Parts: sequence; structure tokens; C-alpha cells
Amino acid sequence: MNIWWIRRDLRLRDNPTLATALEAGETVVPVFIFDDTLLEKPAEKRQAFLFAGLSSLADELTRRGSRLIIRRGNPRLEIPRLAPEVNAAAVFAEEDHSPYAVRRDTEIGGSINLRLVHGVGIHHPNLVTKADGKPYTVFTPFSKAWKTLPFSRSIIPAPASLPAVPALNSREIPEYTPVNNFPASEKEALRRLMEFLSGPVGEYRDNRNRMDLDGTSSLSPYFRFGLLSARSALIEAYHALENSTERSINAGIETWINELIWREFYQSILYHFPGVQQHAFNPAFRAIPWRNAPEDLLAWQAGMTGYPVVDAAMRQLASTGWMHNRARMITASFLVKDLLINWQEGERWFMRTLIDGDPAANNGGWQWTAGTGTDAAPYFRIFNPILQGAKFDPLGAYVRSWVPELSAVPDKWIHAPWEMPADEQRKAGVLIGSSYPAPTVDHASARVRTLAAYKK
DNA sequence: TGAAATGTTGGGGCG
DNA sequence: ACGCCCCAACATTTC
Repeated sequence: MNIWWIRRDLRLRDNPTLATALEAGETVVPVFIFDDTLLEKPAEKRQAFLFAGLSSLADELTRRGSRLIIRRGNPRLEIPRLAPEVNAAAVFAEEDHSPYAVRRDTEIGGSINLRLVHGVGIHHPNLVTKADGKPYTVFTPFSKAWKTLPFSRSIIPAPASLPAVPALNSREIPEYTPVNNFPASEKEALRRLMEFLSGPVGEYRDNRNRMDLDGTSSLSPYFRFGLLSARSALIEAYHALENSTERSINAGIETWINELIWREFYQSILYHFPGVQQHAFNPAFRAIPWRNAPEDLLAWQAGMTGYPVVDAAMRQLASTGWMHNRARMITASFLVKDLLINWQEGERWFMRTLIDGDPAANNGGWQWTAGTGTDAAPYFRIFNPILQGAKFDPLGAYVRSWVPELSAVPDKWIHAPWEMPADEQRKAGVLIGSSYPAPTVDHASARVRTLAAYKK
């Protein structure tokens, strides 16, 4: 008998961990442990997505003759307790590169036969290295090396049936408020992938930055919990590439594959440099004199900064648990370079609110914006929220859908409403400074302040 | 996967 | 006709 310990691989299709466990013995017990340490962290939306994903996985397992066993507690105790209970020869689990998971698994591996199987990414971080064996810290050479590595082009199908599971205690999935816009099932993940590759990907290169369009794949939560395997997504993307002769479609697919590689890049960074969770990757930026400004942080979190694009994005996040990638860059740049608040505050807030919150990608993204990370944006690259709005939400539709106070504001002022004359404000039914906040900071002077702080 | 400051060019108004 | 200035448009550099 073997255990399949499910952590962030909530899928039956293309799951090398499950496949390995099935090869190893005739009975496989699928187990999920509600980790108290992780449950305590207030990340309600992500947790709801996880619970829904587990519920869907449990159904699929039952349909195939198996059963999901759920326990609760510290996995360092629960897994070593469960293994003898079912007389398990081995516990199979997908390797997780986050520092917390590495510590946990190392400890558990000391007392039981824990077999980690690669599957969270496409290439293991140890395989994508320079000639001297050291990890890449710059994206472009990383991606070049990454692309030359061979990988199996066959997707492991979901098993049609699974071995029965012996009688064991199991908990129920806790009550939760479902996440409307991201139905958490493997079927939905695959549907989204195929729909994206059969149409929108053709416009991806042009539209992916447009906050007012649905130009992205919106697959991040599914990747985050392994409802979709990154490898199967890459294989499908290559299939689409091979089946298409149209330039725009090919360009879109290539661009999207590049985004998959960014995920791998940040997984690799966190794997090789776990210290990035504690401090800036680049030591030169570990002593920036950040502002301690709790009120500004609260205004940012609440979407009340007075900059429409920033506020729209922060409200979208609070309301849906998801944010457009361009909006993530804009809001991050605003927190770090306009408010001069430590990027780690933003990292923490995103981890708390994002459905797709992933330690590697989130840390990588924040350090990129802050200019403190690997291959990061130069510190002097500061987004202007007005220009970003004009460029990537040209009609203001994104702003209007999340900031209803501004819904009647003419296009001319939609990204800088404080410039509206008083009579125009009256006509649009908004009073800047009252029904919608005046800007928290003046962008031009904030920019100068940040350049000075970074220079120090 | 920027934006602002500064430099250059060239057309057109005007004395 | 000519020189001068203005300034938009574009290019380059600087942060």
C-alpha cells in the first residue's frame, strides 16, 4: 500500500506523482492534510478555491472507485502517523520548492519513506543551470537554456479507474464561500486552456496588457494548485503552434510560453535562493529607507489612493481575488515607488488576497517591480499611473467597472479626475476629495523622493 | 515588462 | 528674401 500525499497537485490528468505511486503498488491512498499553519493564515479566497478544488477532486476520485482521505493538523505529525496506519511502503508527493515545504518535507523524509516526484514545474530547477552548474539569475539566458532541454511530449492520461481505499477516518471539507469567477475543477482548467489556445491566444501579444479586455488565459489559480499541469499546458501550446501557420497566432503562443517560463524562472530563484523570502535578492537594496505610513498602506489596500487605475485594480483584487498582470505591476510600482512603502508589505498583502498567490511568482514579481531582485526593473523605472492607465485602459472601461464613483467622468479625465474643473465634477456626479479621494501623493514629487531614497 | 529631461530638426509666422 | 523665434515632433540621454 502507498500514499499519494496531495499538496498542490489537485489533478488526475498528467500527474507524475500519482502515476509513480500507481506503478509502485496496487493500492494508493489519496490523502490531503489541512495544515494548521497554513489554515491560520488569513487567505480566505485562496483557501476557498483550494476547498472547492479538493471537493471536485474528491468527486473524481469517488467516481473512479477511490476516496480522498482528509486529515487536519501538522503534517510533520499527521503523515508519520498515517503511514503506519495504512501500512504504507512509501508516501509519494509532488516536490514543492517553497522554503516552508522544503523544510517540512526534509523533516518528514527523516522518519518515513517520503518519495518526492517532480511535477510542479516543467524542468526541475537543478536541470536549468549554467555550464559551471550555478543557477541562472537573468531571465533571458535562463529561458534559452530552458528551451533546449528535452521533455516528454506525452500527457499522462487521467486513470479511468483507481484502486479502492480501505476504511479510514476522514474529515469533511470545511464550509466556505465559493469563488464565483474561478470554478475550481480540472475540467474547467482544461476548458480554459483549450479555449484560450483556440482563439484569444492569437491576440495575446497585443491584448495581454490591456486591462479592459479579457486577453489573458486566466489560468493562474489552476496552475497554483495543480488543477492543470504546467507541462500539459506547454504540450498543448506546442500542438497549437504546430497546427498554425498564422504569424499573429504563433507570436501569441510564443509570448504565452514565455510567460510559462517566467513561472519556472521564479520557481528556480526561490529554490536556489530561499533567502529572497526574507530580503532583497540584490544586497545593494537591503537598506532602502522605506516610509512607515500605515494610513497610505491602508488606502492602497482599500483602493482609495485617488489614482483611478490603482484603485480599480486594488478593488478588483479585494473583490475577486484576481488582478490583471499589468495591473499588478502598476499597483506594485505605486506602493513601492510612489508611496515608498517596503515591497514586502505588498508581497504580504497579495499573498493574503490572491487566489493564485504563489510564494515564488509573487516574491519574484514584487522584487522585479521594486528593482531589488534578479533581472529586475532598474530602480529608476517608475510607472506613471496616469500614462499606464491611458495606454492600457484607453477608454477607462476598466476603471469605470471597479470605481463606480467615476463612472460618469469623461474619458479626458478618467485617469486624472482631480484635474476636472468644479463644474465638470458636478456634472459627473463626483466631488474629488469627498466622494472620491484626492491623490494620496503627487506622482512627480513622489518620483523624485524615491530616486533619492534608492540612491542612498 | 518606462518616463522625464534634454537635445535636435524643420515648418511656419512674422517683422 | 531673409533671419529670427516658436514649438511641435521626434530622437537621445538620463534617472
